[in-house]
Amino acid sequence: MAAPTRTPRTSWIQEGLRALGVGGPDAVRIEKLAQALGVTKGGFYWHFDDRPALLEEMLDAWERLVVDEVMERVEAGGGDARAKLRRLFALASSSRDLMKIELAVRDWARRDKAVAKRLRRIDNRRMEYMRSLFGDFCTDEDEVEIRCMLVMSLFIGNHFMVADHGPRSRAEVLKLALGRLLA
Amino acid sequence: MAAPTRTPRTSWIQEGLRALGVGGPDAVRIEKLAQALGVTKGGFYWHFDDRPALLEEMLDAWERLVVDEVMERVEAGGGDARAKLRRLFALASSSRDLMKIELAVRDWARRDKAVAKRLRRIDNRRMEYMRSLFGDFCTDEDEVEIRCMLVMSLFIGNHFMVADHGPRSRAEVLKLALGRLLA
DNA sequence: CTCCATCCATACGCTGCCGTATCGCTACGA
DNA sequence: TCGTAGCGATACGGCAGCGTATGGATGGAG
Repeated sequence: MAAPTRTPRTSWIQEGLRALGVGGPDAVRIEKLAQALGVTKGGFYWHFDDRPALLEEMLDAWERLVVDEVMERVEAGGGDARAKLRRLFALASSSRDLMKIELAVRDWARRDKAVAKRLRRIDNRRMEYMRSLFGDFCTDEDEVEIRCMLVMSLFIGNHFMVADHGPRSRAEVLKLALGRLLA
Repeated sequence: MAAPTRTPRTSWIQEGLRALGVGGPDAVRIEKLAQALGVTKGGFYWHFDDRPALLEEMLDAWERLVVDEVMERVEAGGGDARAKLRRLFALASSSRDLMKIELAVRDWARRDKAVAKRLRRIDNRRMEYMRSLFGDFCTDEDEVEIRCMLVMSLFIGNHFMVADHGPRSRAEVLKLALGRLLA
C-alpha cells in the first residue's frame, strides 16, 4: 500500500459534522471544509461522489457515535435504573459539540424525509431503552410512557429554549425537573 | 393616492414566513419569493432595502402574531387557570404553519444573536404568563418553575421528536403528560 | 530506481442568487 | 387628458459554490 492518508475520509466527515453543528446542513460547503482542513477540494472528489454522499456518511458516523456508544457507556457504569437514567441524560447532554449536531439534525429532519427516517430510528432506540429503565421502578405503562416523553422533551427543550428563570439558573431548574421525573 | 397596492410589503413578509417555515432562513430567497408571488424581484427592492430588512420585518410580524394575539385569545376564553393553560397549549400548537415557523426560528436563534435576543424576549413573556397561571393553584415556587419548564419543553419537544409510542398515539401521550403537569 | 496508489492544486464552465439601474405600465386625481 | 405614485420587467455585473478535468507531487512496494 501507499503512504498513510493525509486527509482521509474521516477528516472530511469530522469537519462536516462540525460545520453542521455550527451552521446547519446549508453550512456544509465543500470548499469551506477544504479551507478549514488546509487543502483544496481536489481530494474531496476522490473520496466522495458528491456533497450528498458526504452528508450521508456524516449521519452514519453520528448515529453510531450518539446511540451505540452512549448506551454502552451508560450500561458500563452500573447502578440501578435511576442512576442509569441520570447518567444517560448527563452523557447525552455532555458534549456541547454533539448537542449542537443533534439539534441541527432535528431541524434538518423536518424538511428531509431520509433524515427524518434515520432520526425516527434513533429516537425509537433511545425511547425503548428509557422505557426499559423506567419499567424497573414504574409499574403503570402509561406512567412509563409519560415520563419517557417528558424526559426526552426536556432533553431537547432545554437547548431550544432561551428563557430565563428569575433567581434560578437553568441548571437548577433542570435538576429539579429531572429529579421529579425520576421520583 | 394611486391604485391599491398589487403586491404590498405584507405579501412579501407572508411569503417569506412561509418559506422560513418550510426551509429555514436559508430558504428565504428573494427571487424564489418573487416567483411564488407571480412577479419578478423588481418590486421587492422598492419596498425593502435588502434581504436582511425583510428578515427583520418577518420576525416583527411573527412576534406580534404569536405572543400578543395568542395571549389575548387565551384570556378572552375565560375559565380558571387550568383551562387557560390548556387553551394556551392548544392555541400555540394549533396552526401547523405557525408551528413550523416557530421551530425554524428556534434553530435560527442558535446561530444568530439578534434572533436569539428576540426569542429570549418571547420565551420570557410566555414563561411569565405561564408562571402567573400555575401560581394560581401551585404554592411552591420551585414547583411552578418546574412545571413551566416541563410544559414549554413538551411544547417544543413534541415537534422535534420523531419517536413512536407503541400502541399509543402521540396525541394520547401528549394528553396524558399534559394532564399530569396540570394536576 | 521505478512504478503505482493516493492524494492535492489549478483551472474551467455552469447555476443560483444578490443588489443596481433603467425603462416601462397603469390607475387614479386634478 | 395629462401627470404622477406605485409598482413590475429586464438586463447587468459580481460572487459563491458545484462538479469535472487534468496534471502534478510523494512515498512505500518491488
